[in-house]
Amino acid sequence: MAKITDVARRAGVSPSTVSYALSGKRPISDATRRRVREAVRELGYRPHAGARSLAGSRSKVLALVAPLRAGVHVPVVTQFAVSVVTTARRHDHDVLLMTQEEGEEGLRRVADTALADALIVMDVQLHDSRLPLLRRLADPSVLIGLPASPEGLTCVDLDFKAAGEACVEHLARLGHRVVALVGSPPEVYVRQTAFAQRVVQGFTAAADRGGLVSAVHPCEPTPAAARRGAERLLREQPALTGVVVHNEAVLRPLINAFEQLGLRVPDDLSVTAICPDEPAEALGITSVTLPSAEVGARAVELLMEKLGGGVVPEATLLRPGLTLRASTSPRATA
Amino acid sequence: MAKITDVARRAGVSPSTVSYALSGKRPISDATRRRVREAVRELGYRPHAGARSLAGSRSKVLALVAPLRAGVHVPVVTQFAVSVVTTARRHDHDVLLMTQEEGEEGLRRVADTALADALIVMDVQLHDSRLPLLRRLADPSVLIGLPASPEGLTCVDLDFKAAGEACVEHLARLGHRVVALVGSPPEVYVRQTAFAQRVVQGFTAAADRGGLVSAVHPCEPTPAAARRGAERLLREQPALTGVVVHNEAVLRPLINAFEQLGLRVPDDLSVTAICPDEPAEALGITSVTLPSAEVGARAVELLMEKLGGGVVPEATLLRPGLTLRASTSPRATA
DNA sequence: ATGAAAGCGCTAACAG
DNA sequence: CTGTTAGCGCTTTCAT
Repeated sequence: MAKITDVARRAGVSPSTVSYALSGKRPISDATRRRVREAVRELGYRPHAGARSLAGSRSKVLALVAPLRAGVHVPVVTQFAVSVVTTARRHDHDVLLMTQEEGEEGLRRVADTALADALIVMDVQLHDSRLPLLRRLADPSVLIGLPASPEGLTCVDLDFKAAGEACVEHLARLGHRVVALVGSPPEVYVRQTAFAQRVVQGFTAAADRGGLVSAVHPCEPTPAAARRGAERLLREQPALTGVVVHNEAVLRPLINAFEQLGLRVPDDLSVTAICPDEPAEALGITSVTLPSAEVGARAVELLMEKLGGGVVPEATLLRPGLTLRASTSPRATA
Repeated sequence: MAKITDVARRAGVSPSTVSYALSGKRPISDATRRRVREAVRELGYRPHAGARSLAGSRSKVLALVAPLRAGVHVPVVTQFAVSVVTTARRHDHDVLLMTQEEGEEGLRRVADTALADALIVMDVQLHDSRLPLLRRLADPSVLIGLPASPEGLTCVDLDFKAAGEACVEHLARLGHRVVALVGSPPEVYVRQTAFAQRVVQGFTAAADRGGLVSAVHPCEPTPAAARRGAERLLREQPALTGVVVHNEAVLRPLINAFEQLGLRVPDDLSVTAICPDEPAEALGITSVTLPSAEVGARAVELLMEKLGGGVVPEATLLRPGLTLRASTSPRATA
């Protein structure tokens, strides 16, 4: 492999000039820049990553910590990872893939060895045990998910509150006056993830604001529970015409249950969901999606900003987008 | 961050002794090794990755090139990636994630900059354009998939021929005498991937060997095609009692079609599939799976062997495992 | 606008 | 068994 001294000799300049010509960190005359570029091309020169990292104390590598726990939606994680890699490359960085499994020790390892110079941590819990470490680490990091106290951190997530609101507002616009939220399965709350609560907040707030009658029903992630939930919904809210489902597992069974109970979707009942795109697409449900690709890109951009010494907001909440499908329609007028 | 000279001073030895005590590359007395370890612990010493890579010409990083093309099964790729990372960590290596998108340029880049010192390339096609480059690269690589000419390369894949055989043999053992293979959709052949052909070979060979009557039916990946395929199967092979499906997309529609045509699975017709685990599990189909985790682990181990100067086989074909589910049963005797 | 030279932190001869 | 020393290839002062 050609090295920087080879390029320098060939271009008739000093190594430092080559370095500066390539990095642009100090003014170089057009003539020499051209000669340097030429020499680089001819020799197929590539700076040695290790040498660069050692001398420049920047590895140009981002570490991505991905979850593999049961319950995480694989396509969403993958789409996110792809977006991170793509965006990182656009900023001339590479991505080191780590599993959650390595835990805090893993974060410390890549930071201390200077393998990476920034971290992206996915699947952050409300009271994540890694938060103190991330706060104290010299390396900048971006978290995906919104913990209870984002102070001193940088977090990106879907605005789940706005997602809850968007669903209700959509139903309200269609003339629905009585709505219900079928919530996340208990384990989501146990896992101390913030988003479930935030959906409830948004749902309730929007309903109150719009003068709608509303109720919230948590639901176990089983078909049987979905069936019972559907029955209970209709019993307790006979005038119900709009439902928001934030529980991917029961989406299909719930729809089935409604239809078995004699309710047509969307004619008698409008249904919207907050879930990944595929299930909603498959079932034709109007839904709000986690924009994984956008979250990934944004995470990288925030990291780049921080690496450049910039200051960024502690929480970046992405606006939800509602995709209209066949499961919602104007309320039938009697 | 503490550096090796700090550790040396504290342990009362020279830097090289610290290095050797840590790498084990030359004999060190128990006493000094202990003192070194102690100093490392006290100072929380971590060798600088860049410095190590520069001086030792080994980055301890593996590059993983993952596909994201339409048509690749995301959970399979993900499971594979996780297994690669986990296994790499066991060998004290890290994994750089790259997208197929970067192409040959990307491979060249990580190799030339010494960012990684070995490559794992997924989704290798029969006549993959990257093969010449991979052959000539100084860095060792392992390919996932079996190209037409594996000479000078190291490839790992499921033994699809054996998978075809395993399905037929399973059906034969259950007493079935007339079998059919519903093959891959045309695009798989167009993509010049070897595995489709190899399944056909195994299927036919095993059927011939066992004296079974057999036929092969390629099938478009649409429900309509599945329906037509089912009808044609029964028309052309009225005595058919065993089916092998190597076409994930039509698995469910095919089963539906059979049942609509009055055939009970498994009572009238035994069905086996070669496909990822989830669909087979969901539909209760006896199946042969691509053991992604095992493939990933094996790929890393082969790479380690090569990095250590060892010689490894050009093609490693993993034995398929048949998972029994409710879709196969002994042939009903008239 | 360019060059000279001093490291960055580690490994691996080379010498005992 | 251990120490001394010379780089690995690049970036970045410090000069001019």
